[in-house]
Amino acid sequence: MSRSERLLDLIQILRRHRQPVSGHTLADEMGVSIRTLYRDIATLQGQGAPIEGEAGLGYVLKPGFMLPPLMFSDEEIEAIVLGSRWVAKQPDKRLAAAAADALAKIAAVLPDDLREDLDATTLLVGPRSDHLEAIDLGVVRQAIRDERKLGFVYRDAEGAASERLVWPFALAFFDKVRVMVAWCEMRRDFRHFRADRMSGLTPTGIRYPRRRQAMLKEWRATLDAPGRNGAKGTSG
Amino acid sequence: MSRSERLLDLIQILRRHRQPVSGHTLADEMGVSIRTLYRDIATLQGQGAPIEGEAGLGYVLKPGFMLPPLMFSDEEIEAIVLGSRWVAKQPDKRLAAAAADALAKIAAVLPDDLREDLDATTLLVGPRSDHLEAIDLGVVRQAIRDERKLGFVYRDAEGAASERLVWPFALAFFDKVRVMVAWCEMRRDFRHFRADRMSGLTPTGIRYPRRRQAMLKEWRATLDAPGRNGAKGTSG
DNA sequence: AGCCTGCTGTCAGATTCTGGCAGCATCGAT
DNA sequence: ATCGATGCTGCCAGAATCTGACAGCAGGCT
Repeated sequence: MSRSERLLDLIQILRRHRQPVSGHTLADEMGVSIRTLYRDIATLQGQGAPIEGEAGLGYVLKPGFMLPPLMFSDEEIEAIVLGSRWVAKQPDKRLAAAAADALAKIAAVLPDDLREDLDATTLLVGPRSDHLEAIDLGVVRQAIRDERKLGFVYRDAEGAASERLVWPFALAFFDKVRVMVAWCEMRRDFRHFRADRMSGLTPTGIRYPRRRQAMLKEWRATLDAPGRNGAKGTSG
Repeated sequence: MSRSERLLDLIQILRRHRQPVSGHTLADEMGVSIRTLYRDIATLQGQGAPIEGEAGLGYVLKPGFMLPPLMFSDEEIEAIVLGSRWVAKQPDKRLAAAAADALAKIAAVLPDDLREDLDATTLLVGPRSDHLEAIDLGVVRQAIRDERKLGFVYRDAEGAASERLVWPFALAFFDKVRVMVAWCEMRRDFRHFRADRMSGLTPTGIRYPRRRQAMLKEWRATLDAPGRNGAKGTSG
């Protein structure tokens, strides 16, 4: 196994362990000496991997994705840049900033002439005409990532308000509105909530008892099934 | 200089030369022997770089972008995936396919658990309500990339049709319509053309005499300047 | 204090990389 | 057909790099 492959493996092993892992354990798993492991960690850190080591504890990899060297065609890079520019114009500030950061990160590692091409990529995203929401969608995305329950107040199409506690698992971006998809504890069913009708967002920190992937899959099945209202009908 | 750095350099040098370059030249530029160069080329090809060598000619790198190892945060990868999903739903078929390819390419190099996360990334893009255009936007994007003149028939808001020959340099994606930005030879000015009002697209193969970056910059300046109509007003 | 752990320096041996050489194949020009 | 330029591969010895072992220091926990 070449050194570069081993470095990717190391990232992968670190990701598997959520708790801190000792260097000795890692060295064993990879079949190298502890000294080499320290060198590998240093190399990865030098490449920007967010690995943190603390004496007495071990190593942790902060959540994130490591991409190996990758080749994209002109059209593929145009698609990524255009898509990121669209995201960068979303009203969700944190996500927009992340899109801008990702683009900057890509631009930073490119040679000058390619960076110019990227800057001058002539696919533009027009201004948006949005129903602005009062809540911070970043909180919703975090709850989805962590699979934790979320409380809020919902005002339905008729203007009636109600308090909800839900298990959020998806966020859909439409042309003008954003919609959270979740299991509603009150209704005991999947429900869709327009972000501009939500308020008083309160993350609970309580994990909900299902995997979001499973709920997403089940929810998609209900969309395809006939005789039952899908995303459009059962809002709130 | 480490070997991996040298490989990136090699890509960069290959990009600079548009014509085929002999291995001997490349080896000189990088300060290594011809034998090592052959090995480096083989390594890059093994990593997926589209380098082609032909006996009697030399090496050419097909256009594209090589990204070195890169680290993204959760939110950054979410932004890229969401953006690419949005692009993948655009009516521009080729661009949509490129977005899907880029996502697949990223997914292919990730370990299984990360790939699942990617598949299950719970940011969805809603269906689109578009004015569908009759033309192939891929032709427009190609003309922009190549900086070549483009001919077509334009039907303005009043329904009057006219033949145009323009220097296209940007393509803007609005919620419902796509707009090509170009210098119009007939009007001798920047003009904006809604894609759904264009027909009879004919790429000319003739290079226009300016850089698209320069035109983009100049056009943007006209948007900011007062007392002059910008993007919204001078359509067609 | 004692233990576990991270981290660095040093150095010899193992591993990999590199350059030179030889040889063959392919393409275009003469 | 011949020739030159070029791509491409195998081989091998020397150079460069990587690796493992050891020693030593520092920080956190019991």
